[in-house]
Amino acid sequence: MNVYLHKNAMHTKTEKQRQIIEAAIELIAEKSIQQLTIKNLAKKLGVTDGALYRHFNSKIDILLGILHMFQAEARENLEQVKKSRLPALQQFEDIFLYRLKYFTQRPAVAAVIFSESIFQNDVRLTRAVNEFLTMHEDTLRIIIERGIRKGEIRKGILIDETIYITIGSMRYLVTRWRLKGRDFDLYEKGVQLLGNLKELLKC
Amino acid sequence: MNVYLHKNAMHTKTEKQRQIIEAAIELIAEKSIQQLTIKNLAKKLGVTDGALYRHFNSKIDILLGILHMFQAEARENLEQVKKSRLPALQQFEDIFLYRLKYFTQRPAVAAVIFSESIFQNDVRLTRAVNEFLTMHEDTLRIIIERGIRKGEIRKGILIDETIYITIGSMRYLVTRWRLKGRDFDLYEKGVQLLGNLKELLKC
Amino acid sequence: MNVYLHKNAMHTKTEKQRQIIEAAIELIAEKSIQQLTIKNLAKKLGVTDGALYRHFNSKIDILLGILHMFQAEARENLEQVKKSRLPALQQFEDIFLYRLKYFTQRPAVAAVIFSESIFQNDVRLTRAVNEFLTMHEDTLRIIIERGIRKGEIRKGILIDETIYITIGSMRYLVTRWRLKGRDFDLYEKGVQLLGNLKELLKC
Amino acid sequence: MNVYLHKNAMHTKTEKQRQIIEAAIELIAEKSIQQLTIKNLAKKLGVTDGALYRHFNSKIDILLGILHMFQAEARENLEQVKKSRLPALQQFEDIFLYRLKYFTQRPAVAAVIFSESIFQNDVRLTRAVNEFLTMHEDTLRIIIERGIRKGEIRKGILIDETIYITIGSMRYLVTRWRLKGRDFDLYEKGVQLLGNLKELLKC
DNA sequence: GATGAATGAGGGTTCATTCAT
DNA sequence: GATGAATGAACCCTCATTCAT
Repeated sequence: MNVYLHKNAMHTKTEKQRQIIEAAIELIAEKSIQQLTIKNLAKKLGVTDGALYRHFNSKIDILLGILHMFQAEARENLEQVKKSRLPALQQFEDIFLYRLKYFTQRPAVAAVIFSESIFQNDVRLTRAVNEFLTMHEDTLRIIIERGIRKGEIRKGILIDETIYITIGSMRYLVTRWRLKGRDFDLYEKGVQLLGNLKELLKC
Repeated sequence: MNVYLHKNAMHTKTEKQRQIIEAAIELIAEKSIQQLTIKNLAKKLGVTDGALYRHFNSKIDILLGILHMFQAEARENLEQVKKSRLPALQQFEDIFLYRLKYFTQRPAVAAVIFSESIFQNDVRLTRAVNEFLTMHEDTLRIIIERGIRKGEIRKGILIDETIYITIGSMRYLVTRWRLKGRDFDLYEKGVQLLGNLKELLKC
Repeated sequence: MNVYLHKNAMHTKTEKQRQIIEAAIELIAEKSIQQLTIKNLAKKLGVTDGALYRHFNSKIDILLGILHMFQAEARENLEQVKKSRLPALQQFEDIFLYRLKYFTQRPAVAAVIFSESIFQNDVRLTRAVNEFLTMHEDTLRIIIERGIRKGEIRKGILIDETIYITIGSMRYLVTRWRLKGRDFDLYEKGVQLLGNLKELLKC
Repeated sequence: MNVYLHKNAMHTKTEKQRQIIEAAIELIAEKSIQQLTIKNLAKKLGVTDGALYRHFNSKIDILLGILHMFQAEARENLEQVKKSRLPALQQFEDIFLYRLKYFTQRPAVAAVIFSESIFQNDVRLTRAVNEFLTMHEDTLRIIIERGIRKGEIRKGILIDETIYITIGSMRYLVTRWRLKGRDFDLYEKGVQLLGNLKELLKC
């Protein structure tokens, strides 16, 4: 396989690329996204700095790799839930609890998704985060619309605002969890929060 | 005024310190928080790097200066609203709309407040952000409790979760606004969002 | 008094100059000679950096001031001993024990005298240290010569070498004392060392 | 060879590390230890500052590298002399003259060994100098004890004090040589001094 | 006499990236 | 594919010194 092809291809990662991304995620989880340097990453992988550049054109591409991985994984979950045809509020719950469980198991994911301020310098990174969020918003929009039509969600609610409320409250929960050093059970608190949200949204 | 005093005093900033903080805020607004370097800041002020160290002990202290300024300003607003004795939902609106107006006028404030991922390396910065958030949560808690007692807010709502919902949705609105390059009117959207929130919360 | 005169005059120090030198000595004793910066010194004196330059033309002049003070003080002791007409070996003891007592009381003096490596960059400082040492050597030479003539010190000893032996061993004692964090009684050990030296030198 | 290993290994230096240490020693000899800056050192080696950090973690580690080199070299000499089974006073001479010859050839060594006042800020450096001195003291102690037992050195002499006298006088000789700009023949004077010392110590 | 502000040169260090081998 | 070495730009910070007020 041509070396210059696979470095640019979006969704076909080589085994080595996957390893690097995996190591990067671990590094972020153990230390912080600020500690994700080429040097540290190479050390963790047991290779030299230069070696990484055989597999990625730049550090930004590694970060994009992480984001794409998350995105692919989230997309799959969203699609599945959409197809499930369960009641709207149940779908809600499925999406958010899945996400929280994922964050609990892999805190690095949260660290990356919540690093907009660090990504601000690069268009591609900003765009990737944007796409990630938009993807969730779009799915929620479909679910909410359907829920309203089916009488599962109270009328008189503006859809876009409801999206902000749900995503926003979940994000803030995660933010607090991270700032407080993960000293409470994210999933458990999420269940409570979702209960409240559902209470507010239902007819 | 003694030179060694003003560097440590928390809330008594010299004129020069205020100028530096102001320039830092502008710099963040124009470029990004990543571009807030001592060199850039000094250049913006038309002085040399070293000059800044007459007024602040470190770059972190400058960032703390910014945060403390916001905090002082926010605290004042929160206190005023608390004392106002308006209906709970009105107080809600006052707090959030004030905040959004502020962000609109000074986008740098949002940039700083939302930079947790950058601050993560420093305890003092993390603590300052934490205090800022906690301060808002505490005020909201008081308002919500009072609102429930007075029958202005629907019963059966968990207070903590309501706090997460309100703060979270406002934060997400700002996050979206920032990621989309401030291409919509934050205040206007905020009014809509608040309308929805109030609808959900009222009896 | 003309401001430009007193700054250059060698041995007539103003009260303020004496205060500054005193503070510098204290600073060295408390911290280390590396911590003797204009800023630290000014802070200790409760004035601003610039103020010091009213009294000394440069930091080097302050260091020279310290050295001159020591020199004057040592000269007085040496003269007194020389005049005392006590037996040579007794004079020996007087000089060295006086010095050790002085070092014990004012560790900063030792810190300065033993800072040749730091002074190496400046001719005047090197010269001052040189003069300090030469002064001691000259006095010892006179005492030893007299001691040999009077039959108090064994013949067949080369005078210069004896000087090196005595000064050197005392200096090394002080060096060890300093490197070991002053964890033994310098004076007491000095008495022992001198006993041995006298034993070696006497007829 | 792994890049992360060799930076921490104590006594196995890479070729490049040796080159850097060598350049540092030359720099100190030509200028002074105060001129040993990362920038000057890199310039001398014809590389950029950062390049040095591939080979040493910090400037202090470079200094430690120098000290360890000296220490290894001195240890070898001391061991050899100890094993030689020559008369005690001869062993004395061997040690000190070897040292002086070394200093004559490499004045930088003296500059570093006599830089305690500069090292005072760092524990590791202080410790290294301490070890260097202690190593010499320990060897001398063994030699002197043996000399006394064999009747080569006069009885009634306190061993520790004799150590101070010998090391101290040699050090002072070197100090004088350095302060006087190396304007006399260190080795020649050392022979004289040792002659005197031996005269004083022998039975 | 002292202050407050600034300078300018330099300090050690980090980091993404490149490239010959 | 990987290594080892280097680059160059940037980073935060320190310090002796100057000077208008």
